[in-house]
Amino acid sequence: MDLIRIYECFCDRTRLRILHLLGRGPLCVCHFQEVLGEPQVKVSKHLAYLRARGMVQAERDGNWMIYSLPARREPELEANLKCLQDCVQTDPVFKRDLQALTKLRSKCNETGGALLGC
Amino acid sequence: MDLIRIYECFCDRTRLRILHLLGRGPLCVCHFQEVLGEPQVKVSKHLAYLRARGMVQAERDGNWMIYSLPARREPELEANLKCLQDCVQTDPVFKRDLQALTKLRSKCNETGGALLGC
DNA sequence: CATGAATATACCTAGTGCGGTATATTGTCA
DNA sequence: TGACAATATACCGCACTAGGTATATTCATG
Repeated sequence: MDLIRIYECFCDRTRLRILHLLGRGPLCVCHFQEVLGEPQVKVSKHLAYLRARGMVQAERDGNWMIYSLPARREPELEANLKCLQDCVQTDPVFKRDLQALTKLRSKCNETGGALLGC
Repeated sequence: MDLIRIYECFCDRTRLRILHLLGRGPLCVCHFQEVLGEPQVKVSKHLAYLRARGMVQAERDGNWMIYSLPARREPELEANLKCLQDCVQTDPVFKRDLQALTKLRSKCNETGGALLGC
């Protein structure tokens, strides 16, 4: 059943943080690296894991791979993503991730680049 | 983090079915066996797994062990249990489980026993 | 106390996940 | 075309999980 796959994707902290961030919009691998403070290979493998299970989409943009939540999401995925966002709201790690993301965005805006592969 | 543990518990079909049934009230091992159609050892091990992670409570009643959702649940657990109930509503397996549970209840009522260790 | 019912646990095996190191791939640009 | 940046993949080792078989535990009852 599909639900199982969703929960398998959800039972790793790094993947939860990735999905949480993707709730704010698409991101490329190097941005995950920076926000999460995790090595490239780890981020990349978790993204591949999520992608293989249909939890995220990827699109190439030059050197960058832009990851995003799938445009059309099954109701189960949508419900669980929403539940996730609710559950992590007060968690310090997830809050810091959002702050780091905001900082990254403003930095990219300064240099004129979009957040996608800046 | 706690959420991870919840999702680890959720990423097995048998455990999902157990948690789903427990949403309707406490049950003993043999009832799970009957409703799920799974061998005792499998049911028992999954219940032990859930119990070790605080997802269910157990209470002895003579020869029977009565399992139930914890009386006081963390908000994360509560939210995810609710999400689970919503997600499985249309799933044939989970629907059949509920039917089997209902049938079991009525059978127990006939023989005068409660559902707990009847 | 012996037996049987309900349940739990010990072991074993096969599969899988995760993290790390090293290396490959893919695209950009001079 | 060659070098470099961003990303992906191949392996490896370790830990954990799931299911099965066999056995242990715990309780009730004669």
